[in-house]
Amino acid sequence: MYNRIVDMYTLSEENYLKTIYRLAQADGKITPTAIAESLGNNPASVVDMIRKLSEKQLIEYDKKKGVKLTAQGLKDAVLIVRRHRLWEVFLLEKLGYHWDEIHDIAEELEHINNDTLADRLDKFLGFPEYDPHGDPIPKANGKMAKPYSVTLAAMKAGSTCEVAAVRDTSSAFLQYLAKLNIGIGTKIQLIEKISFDNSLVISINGKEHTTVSQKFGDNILIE
Amino acid sequence: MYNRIVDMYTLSEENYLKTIYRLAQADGKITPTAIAESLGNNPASVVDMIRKLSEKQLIEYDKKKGVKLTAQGLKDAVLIVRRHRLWEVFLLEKLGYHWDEIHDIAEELEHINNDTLADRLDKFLGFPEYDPHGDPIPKANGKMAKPYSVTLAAMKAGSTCEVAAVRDTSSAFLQYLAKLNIGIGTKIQLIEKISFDNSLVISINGKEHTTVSQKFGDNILIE
DNA sequence: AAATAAAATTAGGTTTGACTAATTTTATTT
DNA sequence: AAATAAAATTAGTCAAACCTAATTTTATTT
Repeated sequence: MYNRIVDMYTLSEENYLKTIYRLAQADGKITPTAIAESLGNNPASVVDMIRKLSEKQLIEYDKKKGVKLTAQGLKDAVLIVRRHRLWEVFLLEKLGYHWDEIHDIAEELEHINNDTLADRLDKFLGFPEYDPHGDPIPKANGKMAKPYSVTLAAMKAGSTCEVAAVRDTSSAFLQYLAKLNIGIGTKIQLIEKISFDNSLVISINGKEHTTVSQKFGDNILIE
Repeated sequence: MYNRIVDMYTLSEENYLKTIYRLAQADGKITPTAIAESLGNNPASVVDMIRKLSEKQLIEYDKKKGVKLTAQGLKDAVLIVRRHRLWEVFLLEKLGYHWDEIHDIAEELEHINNDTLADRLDKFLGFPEYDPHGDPIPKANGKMAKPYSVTLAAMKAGSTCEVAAVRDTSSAFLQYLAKLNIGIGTKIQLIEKISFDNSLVISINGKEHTTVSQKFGDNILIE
């Protein structure tokens, strides 16, 4: 029963863990370059930190297989993600922020650690399952609902869906969505796919017909 | 209307500002040594930071007069204190922490900045006037109620008072208070002052007769 | 396979904010 | 006033986490 005390990690270490975790959700191989791009750091700096985290047994690095979180690293990364998503719920529901403002603040709040803080916050918020962007919130034991994975762009023309989550959480994208009156739970019908560039003609909540890009459709997750 | 963006300060800078502010409430002259002791740093390090903060015009240092916050430094220090005390209210009232657990967590939360975060939190908490230790919470404009300043030890024997605040916020002191059933608002009657060592015989909420030290009495503020 | 491009790594440098040790200044005793 | 003690300061060092530039390794083209 020897859980590592996450408080012992530096801000940078936590950010690396979180980034590696996030990259692991998506692609296959996690390379130093990918981490560097994701963090906005120089690859040389990433190599340094890979060495450091490897020594701490939080990751394993093999040139062939790329970077992988160890069991301990995964546990700690998930805890950081848990804190991030819980704070996002707090900021939106309790403090009245809009969903395009909460990410950056949660990036700071997620690093605050204390034995019981996340659990108390979780309870205070009523044990939410998903954060305001539709991402599942890990439970205290590390378990979490499966993330949504089907995109709007992958739907076939004619069918209708409900927005479950967004992949991109940048304020640029979220503000665009707000302008289109799209949020979590919004019903969207895919009217037509333009074969030329995969643009999507959609109907939002049964109203306006709007055309959006493939990139847009790739960043909307549906259920 | 050019308010400095406090986000631009490092963690260390903020901690120095806050410490200098706190020392300014108490004593007269603020020396490098006093700051060093308060922060647990080496005086040599403090001298470095005094230079840095002076260059940024947040403090003024004169060997004769010691360290003084400038108008800008004071404003920023008060904002940090505001955030600290608001988070303490949140942790106690919303998350159910005890008053001996909240200080350290608030020490971390206070550094998180965002244009509207403190104000939203303030509103969410119902614009509290005092934090759980009885310290006044600065308003958004920097104004705050006058801190309590009369100590239990300064009362004359026979008189009764109500606990308004505590000076020492260490968990050692706060846990001792909890054991004695003393909290903010508790009624205390000073039965007798022992002239030998200034110990105080008190009656708590009209019940037990207990003897406490002068140091104890110095750290209880009454109204 | 050789040439080229991309990725990874090494070597060395920078900044922040600490430190220790030595020195200078200021204050307090005798 | 001289001696001593305390405080302040300077000088130089260190670790963390970043950087650039150069080199090596790996992958991709031709």
